[in-house]
Amino acid sequence: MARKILRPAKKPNFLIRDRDRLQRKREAVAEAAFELFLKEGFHRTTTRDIAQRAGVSAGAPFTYFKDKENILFHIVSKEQDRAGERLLSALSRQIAQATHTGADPEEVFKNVFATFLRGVDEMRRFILLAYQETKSLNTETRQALIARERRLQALIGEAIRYGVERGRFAPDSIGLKAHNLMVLAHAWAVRHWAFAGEMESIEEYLAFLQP
Amino acid sequence: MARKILRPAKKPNFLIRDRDRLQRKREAVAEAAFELFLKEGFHRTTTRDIAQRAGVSAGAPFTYFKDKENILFHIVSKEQDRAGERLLSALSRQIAQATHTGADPEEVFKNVFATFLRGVDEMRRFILLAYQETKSLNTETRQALIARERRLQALIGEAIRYGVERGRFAPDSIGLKAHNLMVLAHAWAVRHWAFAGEMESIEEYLAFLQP
DNA sequence: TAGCCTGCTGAGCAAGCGCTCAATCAATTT
DNA sequence: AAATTGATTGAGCGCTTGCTCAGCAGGCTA
Repeated sequence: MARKILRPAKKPNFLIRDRDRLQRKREAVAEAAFELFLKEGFHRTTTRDIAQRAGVSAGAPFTYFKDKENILFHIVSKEQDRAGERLLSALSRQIAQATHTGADPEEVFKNVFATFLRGVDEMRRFILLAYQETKSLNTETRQALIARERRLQALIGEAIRYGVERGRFAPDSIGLKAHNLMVLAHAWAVRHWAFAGEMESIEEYLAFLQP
Repeated sequence: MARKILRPAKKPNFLIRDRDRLQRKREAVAEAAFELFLKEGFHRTTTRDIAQRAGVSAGAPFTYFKDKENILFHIVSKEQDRAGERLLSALSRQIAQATHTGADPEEVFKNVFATFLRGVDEMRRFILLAYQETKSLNTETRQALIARERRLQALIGEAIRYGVERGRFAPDSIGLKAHNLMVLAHAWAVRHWAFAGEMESIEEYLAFLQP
């Protein structure tokens, strides 16, 4: 499987004439890999499969990525940075604003959780991949994922604490409550097949989760 | 021709011919495989690794199992039959008894869910493996897993319906409520690291989930 | 047209894998 | 003691895989 022999040197020795085109091809390879990793799993997917689906040669993936694992790493970090950070800052903003305006705790929590759940819906493919391929990620990447998850969980916890401080929510096990809300949101991504027929859109699920 | 090297000192073999010996060795190989599949994942685990951990030769796994995939299949089906069916019948019994004695709905649901959660705790390793290696299972085995899951979900639904019929629980989305309770129970197995520090035993988690 | 350079190709290589089976050992029978 | 039987071994086979790199297409410059 994995090559453990040290490689002599890195390659991009050539000047990039068309930086956008390279980037587009890179993303085409990454997207093909994403689809295949989701459908077949990381290990069952060969680099030849990826190349074929992306419509490039067998060697192309290695002109855009150091190795196969790096393709997975790229997918995970890119999506994490794009959608994950956006979600984090959106939630922070909502909570900061609530604290400032002293909004109604039930309302605040409702809005924060709605934002979170919609974010999860948007990142569905990515969350599913992350769950399925934790074992294929290197320790560092996996830790980064967990760290971001904890930050999200902490923000949901903040929304609960906001209500606790105003005497509206029970004060115990805030962290675990936030964790379990996160798990229920993830279920929308990870076990999407289980919702088929009962829930068609994320808004329905949202309405179900917050009575 | 095949054998050129002298065999190293053999450990004494105390085993007498025994009809159960094959079965025991089979289980030793399966157990070694179980541990490695959990730690490394199915594809990263080599049959040589399994053999080494089980303390047998590289060829041994193939005298007990048709192929590597069959080891995974054996682990999954065995555990499914052992603990899964037991849990199913325990839950059925509880619900049937409740219907017969007309017990208090809150009490019935509490007991049914407690039984379920303790069952999940008992099957923790297995549930984790099933989640992690769905992609490595053949379609038939995966379908069997999903089918059993649906039966468990249906029984939790029955416990809820018991309360609905007596006007104690809200009558909507029973299936989804059962599903989400199952998801929260699975989280104990799948995301066990997330509970470290906050929840040490399944009884604590049970107390948390049912206020 | 000739020469240069970048971007990409794909046959081929080295390594790792699942799996086989002749060789071997240990227990039992003759 | 020898033969038989059944269980177990582990070197090696065949195939797949990740990855490489000599080479080439085609655009650019002169």
